[in-house]
Amino acid sequence: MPDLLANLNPEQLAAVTLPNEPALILAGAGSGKTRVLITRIAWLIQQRFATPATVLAVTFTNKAAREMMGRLTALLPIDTRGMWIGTFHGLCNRMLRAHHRDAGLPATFQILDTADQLSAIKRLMKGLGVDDEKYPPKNLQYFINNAKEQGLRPDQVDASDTFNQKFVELYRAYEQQCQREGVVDFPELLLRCYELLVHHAPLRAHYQARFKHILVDEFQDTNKLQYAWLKLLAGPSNAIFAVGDDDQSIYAFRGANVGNMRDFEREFNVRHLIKLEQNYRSHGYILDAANQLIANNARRLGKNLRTDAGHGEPVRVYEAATDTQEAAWAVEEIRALMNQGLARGEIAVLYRSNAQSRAIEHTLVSAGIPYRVYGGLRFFERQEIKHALAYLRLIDNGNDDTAFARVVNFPTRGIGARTIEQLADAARLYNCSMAAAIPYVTGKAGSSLASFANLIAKMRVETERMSLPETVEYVVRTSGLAEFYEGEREGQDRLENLQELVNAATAFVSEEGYGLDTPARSIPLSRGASAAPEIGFSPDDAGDPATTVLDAPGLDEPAQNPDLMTPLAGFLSHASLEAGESQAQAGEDAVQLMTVHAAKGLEFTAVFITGLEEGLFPHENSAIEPEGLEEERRLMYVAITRAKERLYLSFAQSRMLHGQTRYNIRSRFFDELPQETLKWLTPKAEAGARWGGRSDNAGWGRDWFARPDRQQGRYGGSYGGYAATEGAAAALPAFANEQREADTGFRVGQQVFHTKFGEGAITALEGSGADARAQVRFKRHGEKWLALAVAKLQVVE
DNA sequence: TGGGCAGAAGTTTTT
DNA sequence: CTTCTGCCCA
Repeated sequence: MPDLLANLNPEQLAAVTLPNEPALILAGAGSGKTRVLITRIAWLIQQRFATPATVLAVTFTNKAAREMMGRLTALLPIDTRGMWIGTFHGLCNRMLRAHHRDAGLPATFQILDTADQLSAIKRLMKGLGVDDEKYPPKNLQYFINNAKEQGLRPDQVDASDTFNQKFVELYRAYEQQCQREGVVDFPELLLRCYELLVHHAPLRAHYQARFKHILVDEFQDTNKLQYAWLKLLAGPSNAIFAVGDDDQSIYAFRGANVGNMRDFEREFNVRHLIKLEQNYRSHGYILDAANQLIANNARRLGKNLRTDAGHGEPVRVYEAATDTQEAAWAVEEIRALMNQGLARGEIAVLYRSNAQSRAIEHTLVSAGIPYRVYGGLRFFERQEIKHALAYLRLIDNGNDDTAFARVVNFPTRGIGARTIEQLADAARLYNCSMAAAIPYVTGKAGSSLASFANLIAKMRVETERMSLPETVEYVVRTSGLAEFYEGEREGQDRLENLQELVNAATAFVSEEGYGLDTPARSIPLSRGASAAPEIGFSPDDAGDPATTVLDAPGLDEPAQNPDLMTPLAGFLSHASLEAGESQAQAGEDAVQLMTVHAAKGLEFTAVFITGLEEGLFPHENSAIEPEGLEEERRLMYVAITRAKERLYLSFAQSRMLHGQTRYNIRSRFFDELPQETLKWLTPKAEAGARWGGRSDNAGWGRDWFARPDRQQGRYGGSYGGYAATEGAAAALPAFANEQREADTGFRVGQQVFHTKFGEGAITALEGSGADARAQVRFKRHGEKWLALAVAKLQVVE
């Protein structure tokens, strides 16, 4: 029996061996968080406190789920088939597939990814004749997803103003459309699953009886709905073991609610709060920097990282004249590090926003250094892949209009916009899917539509007994996609990707344990039957609730076996829920370029944090959020704690952005770091002497400014008082007198609408032209300063 | 039906 | 400056 507990430090040991009661593990960066989570599961099972079937472990990314699964099976010989380890969305999908009838969904419901959802919304709005200038589809998408993440259906959303009323009305219509088409978007997966458990007491009781041990990774990233779902599963008696770090909460902008940690502590009456503060990653100075920086944040649960490693090297700071020069310097340093024997893959260049990668990429290319940029187009998001998947979806579910609209005329088969419009009208008239409305379209248009319908029908018949990979290959060929790309000049890559899709199907079938010959659209009998003793681990299993539920009366069939998913449905879910790796670039051993967000969870021997300038990092836009600056600081904290041995911080006096040269001052974060850990490679200029005092009001984003002699900027500076000295700064004339009283079209007291913050009233105006700003008191978001050139306020009649 | 062009917009991102 | 979107024309 392996000694799971060897080499754990006292805090880790305490966490791993806690009794089965609610627990919150505050795990600092590099403190062995994942290890604790995995060892905890293994220990529970080894000690017979749990069987694999009574454990539910949830993560945010597929990557994390895979890692957990992999490391767990390496620790203990567990049959993972019966385990519920996955992402929130993956687990909810699994549950909804199993109980689709109770959830009010067809067995073949399809999942819309973000892009699919947007096109569904556009189609809806077009059909209803809604002005998409006044109601931008993207805003409606945000509105819908936001509502769902708050657990709100259309009739529960506050619709006090006319704008919201329209959105609510569209939300309702969107839901009807999705329901008719048998499609489900990402937040819907969670909300449906949540409602399923709320409304079906036997199901709820079943899962509550089953999942005695609920473990949550990255708890600080959960949103309200996810937390509610967890609470429901936990019920009155199950324990949640939550692991997270409030200091690494960097996803508030997409709904993450750090407050869940406090709520959890309170609502579950958490008695076990364990802090993992021993850091195994970074040298001392780097941790000192991180600790002191994050101490500037107010609402923290409180935590300080420590290390047994020595101070290590100081944090190197570099001030460049321009972004180009910053890149040149960084690449020189990288070269030096490589010469010292450091692997390229151990070097990362981090930045706040993607646009910043360009300058560094350029320099790396000319230096001939292989690099890899994270982010970008991913496998299942490629055009040709989405097309192929659309055919597969249509075979599975003919009502899926999103899939239908995507490929009805791709490859082109003489079905133009006119015809599609006719069809859409008919579909609306008869309240049916586009496919079902085909017989109602007459004439030539009708016959070309009919032949498309025949094509799909033929595919459906001929793939009846095919395995999943065969089906995919067949569809790629029969749809005409392969032929189309063969004829394209640059279709070679796309053809290869389509072949890769067939390979992905093969891999999926084998990894998921389907028989290679299992027909893609039939329920895998072998799986259904053999999966019954889901645990197969110890003699105790006989009494396990997971086993008994299969025969439990009162539950809807064929739901009980959670794995009752056809290979095709499984594969389509997989394609939607896991977009795949972003395109691999350059060689294996390449310098790593990514945003700070993308770097979370990773570590490198040497890290460059670039573009540390006011307006960029912290980003100007975060000034409008009440807690924006604190999140930026947490982001900086995440960035710093990626470094193991060497950390570089750099900024540039001027930077090309959006075709304009911007002049920024160095980030305030420099002033929040312990100065004794910093080693300035360029002379340190005193911020005060150099730039004049800094205003500390709400609109701190204005601390940077565009060069007035160019004056094209939306942000043209009208602030005087900057003491010009050297270089770029010398180009700054005093500019304060130029302020004119140009009419902004707004007045104090006016009611306005902002797409993100909703309704509010103007309480003050200042500046003019491109620089004009308004202070608005929003009903729900408090007072904010908004740049009129940016904010696009609409006057409410 | 598709290409060409003008105009807009441009933090962060997973599912 | 670049990238994407939507529109118009041949």
